[in-house]
Amino acid sequence: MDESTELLAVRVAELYYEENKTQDEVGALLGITRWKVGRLLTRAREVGIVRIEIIHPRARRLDVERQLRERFGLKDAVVVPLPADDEEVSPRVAQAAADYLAAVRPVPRSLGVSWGRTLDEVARLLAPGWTVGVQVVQINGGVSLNSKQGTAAQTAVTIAQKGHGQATLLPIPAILEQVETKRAIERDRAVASVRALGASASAYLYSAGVAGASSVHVDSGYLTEADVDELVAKGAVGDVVGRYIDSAGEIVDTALDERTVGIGLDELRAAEHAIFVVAGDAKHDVARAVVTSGLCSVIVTDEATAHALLEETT
Amino acid sequence: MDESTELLAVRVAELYYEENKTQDEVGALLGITRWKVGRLLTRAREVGIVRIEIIHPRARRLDVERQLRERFGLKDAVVVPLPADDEEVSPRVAQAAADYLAAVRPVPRSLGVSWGRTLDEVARLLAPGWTVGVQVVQINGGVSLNSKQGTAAQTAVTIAQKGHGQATLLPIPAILEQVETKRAIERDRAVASVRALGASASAYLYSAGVAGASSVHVDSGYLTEADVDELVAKGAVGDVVGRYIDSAGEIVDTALDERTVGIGLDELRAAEHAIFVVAGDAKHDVARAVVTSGLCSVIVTDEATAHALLEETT
DNA sequence: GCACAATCTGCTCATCTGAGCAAGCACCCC
DNA sequence: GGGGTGCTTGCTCAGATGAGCAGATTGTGC
Repeated sequence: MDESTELLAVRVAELYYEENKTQDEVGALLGITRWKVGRLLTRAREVGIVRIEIIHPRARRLDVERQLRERFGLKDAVVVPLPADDEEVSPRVAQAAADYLAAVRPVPRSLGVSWGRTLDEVARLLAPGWTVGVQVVQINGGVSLNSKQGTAAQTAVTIAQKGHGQATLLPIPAILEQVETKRAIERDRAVASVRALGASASAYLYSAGVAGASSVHVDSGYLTEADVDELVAKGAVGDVVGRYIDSAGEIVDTALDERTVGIGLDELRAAEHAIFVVAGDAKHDVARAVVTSGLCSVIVTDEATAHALLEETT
Repeated sequence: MDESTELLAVRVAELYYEENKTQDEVGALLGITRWKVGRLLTRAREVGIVRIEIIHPRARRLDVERQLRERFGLKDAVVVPLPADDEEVSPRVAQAAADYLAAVRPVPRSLGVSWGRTLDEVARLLAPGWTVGVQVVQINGGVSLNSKQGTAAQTAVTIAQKGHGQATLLPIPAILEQVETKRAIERDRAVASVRALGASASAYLYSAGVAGASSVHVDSGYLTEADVDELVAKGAVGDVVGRYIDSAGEIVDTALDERTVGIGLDELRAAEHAIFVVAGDAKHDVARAVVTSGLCSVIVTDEATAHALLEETT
């Protein structure tokens, strides 16, 4: 578009968008036909002279969502625009996840949830009465070795309460020290029934952790920093429902995995609704692993993460 | 607009503006009628959920312009949006003034110009061939006591050259030391004819200076800092074509004014096209004086100045 | 509980707008 | 100069849209 056309386009855009004149009037005013006015407006929008923005905390990036769906064969994707303030990213994503959950159709009768800071936020932001009579099941062992004890349970309970339903907890350690102990525990009737309930949930909601010193597993004492370093050395990018995966979405350390209580990755992969919530730049790698390996059917994330996933040169 | 309506509006806006669906389609998708969709869009625009911006260096603020015209009874007003960079303000305003000048109809046969940094910029940015055969006349005495000598002439000459016309200069001091000298000079045939030419110009283009130590008059030696301080004490807010005025647009110091060479303020007030160019926060006060006292019929300025003028609680 | 006002809703209709098309035009290569 | 080739222009026409209206709904004060 050359200089003078551009100037004309600006003039046209002003009269049309700011003065609310019709294309006809603008044309008459500037001595051009209304078709030319229409075309100039189209170009002005394309070129970026005219920018139309939707400014709202709950706004989404539908174009990016479509790309994600197509690229990774997802059932759905929710992408929230990046707020000006970094601090705002995770609340926005959590809010979006809460909104999404409340809008899932058919309404999930039972919901399998993992736990963590992200999910906790989702639970907090969920609208009271988001559904009626939901059965919430914890799908992986909860933290119980340290002070934050109870957060895992809290998340599930909050989601259940707000959905006028009830929560079924899995109040056992996330990772056990001996494979035998784990097997023994899983044979326990109570535990087994919770596992069964979890396995048959009509939807799953979970997040992912980054493999690093700040991992909840280190924080809560299940793993040492050295353990995590080793996992990273073996290619771990993060954990999903307590299980560490590499960039291909494969279990990194089968021995460790054998000691981990909770739903298996294959069960997630087979699920109808596996809603994955991730926010923040640190989680780009895990997010990519999850998405490319088909661990989720729905992703809820922020724009930066979405772009990181799409920029892949695959 | 309550929470849920707002959310709906966002959803509607996204589908309509980002996904380019028709209002009908959006309605079908969200289970509402197309009229409701239309109304939600209107509201979303009003409330600011949807913002339509025109991003271009030559863009203008037509709504503000209208307010200025109505409020001060101006024939016309040009307001440019504030660029992100403060440095950019005066070039933008100058560009707008140049554009405006080139577009004035009927085309001015003779143009009276003052001088200064602003006008110099306008001259530089004026498009070559902006008109044909214009007669440019300097309307107030030029700087001639210091190194910047010649800028005043330069401005007029540039404007004339680019308009394929010729410039008539007023190569005498802006302010003389004795009233008698001033009177004598004005009686000079050559000078008188220039003054007459200036008085009969079909349009005027000028700016204003701020009364302060940084004034061109101090800079060029016509006045001392003490002189200016005294003027300020008497209520001066700035100068227009070399004449210091107070906030009411009245001459502050008649004795000084008597020694000032050039067009009189009343001649400006009576002019058909008196185009006043001002940019920058420092000039809000002078701008207000000029505009409220009817010294100009057209103002070209930046958004901040325009708002300052309008915010007046009059 | 009732009447009134204010708002909201779905509608008709006139107007506005974009898709698609054929003619017009500039540019380019021979 | 001739004959493409690709872009621009003005047009038709169908579909999209907003103004204005009457009935429905909600809220409010008595």
